Amino acid sequence: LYDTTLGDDVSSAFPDDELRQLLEQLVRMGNLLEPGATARHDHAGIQVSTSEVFALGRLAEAGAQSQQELGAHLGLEKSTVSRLVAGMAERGWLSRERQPDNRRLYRVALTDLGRDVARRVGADLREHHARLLGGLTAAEREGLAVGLSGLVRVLRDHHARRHPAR
Amino acid sequence: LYDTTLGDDVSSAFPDDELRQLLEQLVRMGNLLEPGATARHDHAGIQVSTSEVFALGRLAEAGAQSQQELGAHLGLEKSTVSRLVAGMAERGWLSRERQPDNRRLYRVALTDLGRDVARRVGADLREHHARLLGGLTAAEREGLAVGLSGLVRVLRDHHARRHPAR
DNA sequence: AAAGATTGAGTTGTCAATCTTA
DNA sequence: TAAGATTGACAACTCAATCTTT
Repeated sequence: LYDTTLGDDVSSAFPDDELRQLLEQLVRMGNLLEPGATARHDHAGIQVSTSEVFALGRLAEAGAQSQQELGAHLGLEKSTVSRLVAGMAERGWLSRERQPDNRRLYRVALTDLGRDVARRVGADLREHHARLLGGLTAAEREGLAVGLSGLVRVLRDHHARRHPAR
Repeated sequence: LYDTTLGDDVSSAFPDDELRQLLEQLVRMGNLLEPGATARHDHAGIQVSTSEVFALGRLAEAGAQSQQELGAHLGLEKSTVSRLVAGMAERGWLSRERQPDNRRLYRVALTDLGRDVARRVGADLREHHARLLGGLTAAEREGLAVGLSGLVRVLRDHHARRHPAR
């Protein structure tokens, strides 16, 4: 007796290893949180990329802003933002006007159409996330809330240390 | 005294919303778990892409296997695996031989050099993750372990439902 | 025909070089 | 010169079409 299955995990023993493995799986599945994050997908019948989803959300929330500001919030390079915003403007979702008092900056803002798209996409996204989170137990939800807030904090610090100018 | 920096985070109300926002931040920071996941980066002085890191890990753990098997485990398209493996073979990290009894399949396996690279990259990765996790409180680590395991499960189900044949 | 792997075209991102306005 | 935005070249994906072997 007394448990013969002692070394049930000889290879990589200590408990932190479980967390590490979870982290790796999370990275691997990262793109699954947003369905097909790499490509365009459908939200409420509208074809959008993941960055467009976040850009719509940010603009709806924070109002008109420069491309730099938008990029900083989205964690994207200014060049990426340039093309992203150009595409969204072409679809009529936002307007780009040079800021009068400093014509180096663009003032990017949602159009009426853009606000409508943002509303519908946002609702669909919230519904999608709610469905995912509904598959968790209460303990898992609580754990996630505590754990993720810590993880986001740590990652933000780490990122700030490596990209001080951003 | 007594901390005047009260309202540092008024944000938005009900608890589920907090989790949703965390999820969104996680998606946005996804690439930060692996430094610069989109491009090549450095592990122990070796230039690797994130997929190469995972491929090295999988091959070191599971031994020789087909490209399909590798792709299934990594969550990558067979076309991506084809190019990934071609690149790693060119660098001398793995061998590709047609499986004798069924020459449609490749048998992909680490070379001696590949095993060495896998060992060094793996050690560096573990160290990196340990450092990140070290920035969490004990409660956050416990919460993460519980919450992430649930999240990974839910995402896997969701993915399986959308891509039945993979 | 079906299964495994490859190739071609398109998307989203990066970094480095350039253009424009201050 | 510097700051904001754009353009060019390249990396890593995906999907669809094709090649090869069974």
